Amino acid sequence: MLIRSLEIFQAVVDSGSFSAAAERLHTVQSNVTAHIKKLESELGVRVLERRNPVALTSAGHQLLGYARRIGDLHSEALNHFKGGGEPTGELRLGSMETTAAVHLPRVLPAFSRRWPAVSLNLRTSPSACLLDELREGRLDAAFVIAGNVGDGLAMRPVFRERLVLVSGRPLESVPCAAELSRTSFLSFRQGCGYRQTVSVLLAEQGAPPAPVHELGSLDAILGCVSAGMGLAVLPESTVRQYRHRYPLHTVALPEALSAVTTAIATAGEETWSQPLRAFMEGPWLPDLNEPSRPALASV
Amino acid sequence: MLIRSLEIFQAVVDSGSFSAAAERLHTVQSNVTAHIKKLESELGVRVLERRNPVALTSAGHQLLGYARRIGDLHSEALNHFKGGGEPTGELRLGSMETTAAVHLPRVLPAFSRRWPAVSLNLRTSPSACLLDELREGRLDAAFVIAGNVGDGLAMRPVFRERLVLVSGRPLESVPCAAELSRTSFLSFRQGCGYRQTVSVLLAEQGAPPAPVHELGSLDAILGCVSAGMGLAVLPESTVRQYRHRYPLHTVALPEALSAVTTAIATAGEETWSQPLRAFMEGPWLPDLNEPSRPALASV
DNA sequence: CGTGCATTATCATTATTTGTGATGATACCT
DNA sequence: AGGTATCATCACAAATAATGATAATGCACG
Repeated sequence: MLIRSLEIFQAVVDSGSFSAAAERLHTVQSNVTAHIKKLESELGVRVLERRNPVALTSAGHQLLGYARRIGDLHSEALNHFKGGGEPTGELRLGSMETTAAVHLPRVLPAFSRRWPAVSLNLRTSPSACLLDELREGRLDAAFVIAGNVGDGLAMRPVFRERLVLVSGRPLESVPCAAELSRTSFLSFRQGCGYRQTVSVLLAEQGAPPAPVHELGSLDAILGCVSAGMGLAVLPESTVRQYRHRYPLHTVALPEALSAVTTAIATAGEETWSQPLRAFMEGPWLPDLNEPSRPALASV
Repeated sequence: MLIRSLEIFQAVVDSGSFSAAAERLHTVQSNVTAHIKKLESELGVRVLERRNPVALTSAGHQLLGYARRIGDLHSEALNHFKGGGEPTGELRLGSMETTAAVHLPRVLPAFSRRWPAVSLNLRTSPSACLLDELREGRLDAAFVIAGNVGDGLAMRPVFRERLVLVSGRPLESVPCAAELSRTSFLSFRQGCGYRQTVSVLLAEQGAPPAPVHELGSLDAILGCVSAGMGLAVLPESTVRQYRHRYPLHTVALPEALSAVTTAIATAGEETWSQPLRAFMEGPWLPDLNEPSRPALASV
C-alpha cells in the first residue's frame, strides 16, 4: 500500500470523481483508476462505488479513516523536517551536575517559553558518560567539559568556570603536600571532568594520591564537605549558589588548573533535529568563541 | 516518502546494521542503502550514523517516532481488511422506526456483546430515505420494507410483520368506505413503507384519499391514535409492545395487505466492511429465506 | 602500523511499477 | 437518439526499486 495511493483515494472522495481527482493532483485519470484498482485488489474489497458522484462503500468508509490518519501523519512528518513549522517533539539533553544546577535554570526556561511544543528531557551524568550517550544517539546534545573528543562530535564553548578548592573550614591557601595527604576528596563518580583536576593538583603539590569518595549528588558532596569530611574541587559559581545552604569556604587554585570551559557537544550539524537546531541557534546559549582548552579535557 | 522506506529504516534501527536489515526483509544491502539515502535526501538531514552498530542521529530519533506511528497505522489498516483480526470501527445502521423499536433491541445487544470493538451508529428514517443513504454510502446497512430496489443493493428478508389497523376505540372490522372517508390517518413522514398500505386500503374500500397526518415518532402516533385523533397502520408486533402504555385496539387487515417483510439492505457483498460482514453473518439476524413480496415495496 | 573482518557505498543492470495518452465502454440527462 | 459526462482498458514511455558484483571504509587485534 502506497501513501500515494491513499492520497489519490482521498482526492477522489473529496472531489467526487476520478477525473477531477486526477486534475487536482496533476496527473491523468487512468493513473487514478490504476491506483484505486490496486488498492482494492490489495485489500480485497471494493472501496468506491463508481457513480456520479462516486460513493464510498462500507469498506471504503473505513479505509478513508486510515487514509486520513496516515496522510496526516505523513504530512506532519514532512513538515517537521522540511516545512518551516514550529519545532516539536523531544529534545534530549545531558549535562554535568554542576552545569545543570548553576546555568541551565537560566537556559531551559527561556527555550521552553520560546518553543513550548518541545518537550525537554534532561539527564545529568559525568562528561565521559554523556559523550558516550551522544555517540550512541541517546542524547541530542550534552553540556560537558570542553576538550577535543576526536570523533565527529562538535563542541561549542558556552560557559567559563573557575574551579576552587572547597572546604568546610576557612583556608588560607591550597594546603601543603603533607596536609593534603591526610585529607580525603569528595567528587562525582568516575568520568567527571573536575575529578581529573584533583589528581593534577595532588601531583603538582607532590602529594600522594588521596582517597576520593564518589558521591552522586551535588548536595551530598557539599553537605559532607561543609561537615568537614574532606575537600572538593568545584566551579566557583556552583559553590556560590550553594553557599546560603551550607557553611562553605573556598580557596583559589593556580590559574592553570582553575580555568575550565563548559561546552555543548553535539553531532554534526547535518544530523540535527529541528528542536536541537532551535536550541543551538537561540539566544539562550552564550557563545564563547575561543579555542577550548585541551588540558584536563576528555575523560 | 514511501512506507517501504520507513519500514526499512525501522529494520535498520532494530537490527543495528544495513546488511542485517536487508536479510531480515529478504532483500539486499544495496537496496537498504538506497532507501535510507533517499529518505535522507528527502528530509534534508542524516538520520543514521553509519557505525557498528548504527546509531540514530538526533533527527533520526524523531523520524523513528513517525516511522513507528505510520508503520503501526499501516499494518493496522492491512490487518483490518485482510488479517483475521477482530472487527473494529464503526457500523452505520439505518432502520425504520418500528423495526428499531421492536426488533433491534434483541439484535444490537447480542452483536455488541460479541464484537465490543465495533461502535454502532443507528439512525431511523423512512425506508426510501434509508435506501438513498445506503446508495450514497452514508449507511452500511438498513432495515427497510422488502422489495426489489432495482440497483445494486442486496436485500435479505429478516422479519415478517402483520400490519393491523390501529384505533383508540374498539373496532369490529375494517370500517366501511363512508366511515373511512370521515377518518384521518396518522403515519410517518413521506417515504414510509407502511404509509403506502393506507392508500391501497382506502382504494380497495372505495373510499376517497383520507387526510394523512405525518408524525415523526412512534410514541406520537400511538399516543394520538389512542386519544382518538385517527387511525394508523402499523405492524402488530409494534402495537403489542406499546399496548401497555396506550389504550389501543387493533383490527386485522386483508391478508394481501397485511403481510409485509422487513429486510436488511446492503450494497454488494464485495464492498462490505469487516464490521458489516460480522453483522450480516452472525446469529443475531434471522434469515427468512423466502422470495420477498414485491407488492407495496419500494417507496 | 598493517592485516583481516566486518561494515556500507557505488555502479551497471534488470525487473517492476508508475505515469501517460488514446480509445472504448457505459451511464445519464435532455 | 444524441450529447456529455463518467470510468476502464490498453500499449507504451518514464521512473524507480531491486539485484549482484565490486570497491571503499571503518574497526579490532595482533
